[in-house]
Amino acid sequence: MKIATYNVNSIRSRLHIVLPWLEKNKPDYFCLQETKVADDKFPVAEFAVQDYHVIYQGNKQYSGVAIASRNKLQKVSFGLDDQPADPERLIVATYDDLTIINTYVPQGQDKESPQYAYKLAWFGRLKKYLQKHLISQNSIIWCGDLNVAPENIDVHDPKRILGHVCFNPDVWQAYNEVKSWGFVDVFRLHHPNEAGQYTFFDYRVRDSVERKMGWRVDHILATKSLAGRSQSCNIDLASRLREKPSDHVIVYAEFKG
DNA sequence: ATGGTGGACAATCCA
Repeated sequence: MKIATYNVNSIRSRLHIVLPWLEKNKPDYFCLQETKVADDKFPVAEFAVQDYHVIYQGNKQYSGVAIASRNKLQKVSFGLDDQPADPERLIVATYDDLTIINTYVPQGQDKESPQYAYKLAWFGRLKKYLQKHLISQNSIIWCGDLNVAPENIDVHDPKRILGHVCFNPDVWQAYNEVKSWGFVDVFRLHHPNEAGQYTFFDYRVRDSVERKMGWRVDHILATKSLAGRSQSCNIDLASRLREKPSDHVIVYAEFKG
């Protein structure tokens, strides 16, 4: 089983990257974030040509999540239980014995903004959702743009970046609270202590890829039993070097069975 | 120390 995650920063502007990647790599599941498209304009047909069925929830300007898959979908829901519903940030989908939680975690703007408090609370709401609806002994993936770089080795300049909404003790605690429900960071499992492996390079930083000024904020986590079946997890830096790239890159993992 | 770019949409918001 192969799964990938990609913050596309507009699906309609990234089809030239997504479609060839699907054709070449044939993932079973492809999770997208920041699709930036209303549901009635989602490019369903372009995925169908490659035999991918797609589920999605979005709005015309911000956020939006989707999962493309070739497998039969058993069950799908969008958003957390409580209000505001925030449906365009979370898909929970079940395919056979696998459940995928695809999230676009709120970025948080800056530490003084209400959006940052909302972000921290959002992790707490997600943990409550897990406790209510899912069982950590099952095969579950949590992936997406989690807007957290978990450790010093996940950013290029930890001293300078410390205090950013994606890199500080509060956000680490909020993230780790969810992770401690039963998730393993599959990338770190296969690349322990390996620095300089990033999934996001800001458009606004000149030559950020060449200068390795990145962040590892896009993740694939798996429950323990499933992580035990993982064979690899890698970052496809080439997806940031294409023409008109997203500022994020594709992360993908393979599992036995 | 500020602003840089790119996406949505069509004046700004978001990252």
